[in-house]
Amino acid sequence: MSTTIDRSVVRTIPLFERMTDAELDDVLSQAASRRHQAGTAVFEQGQSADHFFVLLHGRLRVTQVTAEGQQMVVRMVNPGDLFGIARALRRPDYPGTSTAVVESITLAWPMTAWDGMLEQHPALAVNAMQTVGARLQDAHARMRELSTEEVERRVAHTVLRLANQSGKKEAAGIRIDFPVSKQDIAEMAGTTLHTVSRILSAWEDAGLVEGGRQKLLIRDPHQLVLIGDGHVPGLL
Amino acid sequence: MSTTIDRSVVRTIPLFERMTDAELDDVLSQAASRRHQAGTAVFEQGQSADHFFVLLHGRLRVTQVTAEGQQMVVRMVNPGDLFGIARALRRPDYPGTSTAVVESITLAWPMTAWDGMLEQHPALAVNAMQTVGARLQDAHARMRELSTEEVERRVAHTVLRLANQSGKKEAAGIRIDFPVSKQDIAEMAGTTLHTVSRILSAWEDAGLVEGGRQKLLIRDPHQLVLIGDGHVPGLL
DNA sequence: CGGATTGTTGAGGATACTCAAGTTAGGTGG
DNA sequence: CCACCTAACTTGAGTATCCTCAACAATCCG
Repeated sequence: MSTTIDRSVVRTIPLFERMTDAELDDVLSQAASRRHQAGTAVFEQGQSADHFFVLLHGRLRVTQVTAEGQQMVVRMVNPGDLFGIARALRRPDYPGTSTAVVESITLAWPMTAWDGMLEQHPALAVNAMQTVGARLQDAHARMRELSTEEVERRVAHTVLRLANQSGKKEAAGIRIDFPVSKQDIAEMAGTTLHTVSRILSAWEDAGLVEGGRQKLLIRDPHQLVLIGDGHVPGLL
Repeated sequence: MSTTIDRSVVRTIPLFERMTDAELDDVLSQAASRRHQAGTAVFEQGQSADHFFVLLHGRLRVTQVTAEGQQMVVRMVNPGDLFGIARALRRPDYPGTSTAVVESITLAWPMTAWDGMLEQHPALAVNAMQTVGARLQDAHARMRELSTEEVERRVAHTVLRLANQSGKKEAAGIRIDFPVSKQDIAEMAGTTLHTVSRILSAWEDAGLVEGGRQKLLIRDPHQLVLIGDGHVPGLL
C-alpha cells in the first residue's frame, strides 16, 4: 500500500509550495502513499475519520446519501486538493464518501497528526482555512442556484463549474477527461438524469457541447454562460 | 459609535473563553463596539471587507442577491457568532449583506488585524476554522434538502434549523423571539412566501406551530422532525 | 457475443409557481 | 385615541416546469 514519496511532485501542490525542504520532509515523513482503483472508495460516509488526505493523481467524486438513499455529488476532488479533513470540521466521522472515478494516488496522514501539523506549519493552517472557505463559497453558489434557478440554468452552471475546476483546455473546447455520467451531473445540479439527458441532447444539437457515454466536451462555454445567467432563452 | 467593552460579557463567548485575561485585553484593545438599529446594514454585499465582527447582542440576517435581484437568506447571526470574515475566505469584499433584524451590538476589528490575531492566538484560528466548517456542513445540509426534498419537508427543516440555532425554549414550545417574515422563511427554504404561508397555515390548523405577523412559535418540534424526515404524510 | 450499465425519448401528471384579489396587523400622524 | 397607510400575510385559480413511469437503444466489458 505504502510507497516512497516523490518530493518534486509534492512541491507543485499549492498547499506545500511555501514550505522549506526541512518542513516538507517532516510533513511527508508522517504520510503514506496509497493507490486506489477506479470505483473503489478512499473512505466512506460515517466511517471514523482516522486519516486526512491530499490527492496526488487521479480524480475522486465525493457524495453524500440521505437517510432515504437519495444521493448527492458534493464535489469532485482534483489533484492537489486536500480532502477528508473531518477534524477541521470538528467531526469524528467522514460526512461523505469519496470514490475514485479513475485510478488515483493519495497521500494519507493519520488524523492524530492534524493538530500538530497545523501548529508547526502555520501556512498549512491558513491554507486549510482557505480550502474550507472556498468550499463554503462554492456551496453558497450552489444553494443560490438551487433556490432561484430553473433546471436548464442549473445544469449550465454545473457543467461550467466542472469545466472550470476539472476541465482541460483543448482546441475543440474544454474536455472533462474522466468519466462523468448524466446521473453524476444530475446529482450535482439537483435534478434527474432524464432531464439532464434531454438538456444535453438539445445543447448537442445546437453545437454547444459534445456528449457520449460518461464523456463531456464543452464546445462553447460562452454560450453556456449566457444560458446560465438567463440572458438567452434556453433550448428546452 | 465606539464604547467601552465589558470583559465579562465577552468572556461568555466560546470564541474567547479559553483566552487569558492578558490575551483578551490585547484582542479587545483593537476592537470597537458598534450599535446598529433594526433594519440597518452592518455591511453590504460587494463592499470592501475592511472589518470583521462578533455579534454581542441582537440578531442579524445575512442575505445574498443574485444578478437578477433574487434574494436568498444565507443564515441568521446569533449573539457570540463571528461574521464578516471575508479575509478567511480570501475575499476582498463581503459576499453578502448583514442586516440587523432587531437593535444589535457588534464588536468590530479592522481586517488588517486578522492575520496578526490568528498568529498570536492560535485558539482563535482553530475556532475560526471550526466556525467556517460548521457553516460548510450547514450549507451541505441545505443543498441536500434543496436537491432532494419537496417543499413542505424543506420548510420543516428550515423551521427546525431556526429553532435549533436561534430559538428560545418556553413552556408552550420553542419561540423565535425576533421578527421573521414568511418571505424570510421562503428565502431560506428556496420557495415562495405564498407556499410558506399555505404550509404554515396548515401546520397551525394541526397545532404544530403558532404563526403571526413576523412571529413564530414551534409547538410540536417532534412532529416537524417527522415531516422533515418524510416519515409522515405531510399536511398539504 | 451476451449481460449490464448508461443513456434516450415519449407521455402523463403532480407539485409548486405565477397571477390576482383581498384581509389583517401595526405603526404613524393628526 | 382613532383613522389611515403600508407592509405582511392569506387564499384561490390556472398553469408551467419538471418529475415519474415506461420502454427502448447504445455502449462497454469480460
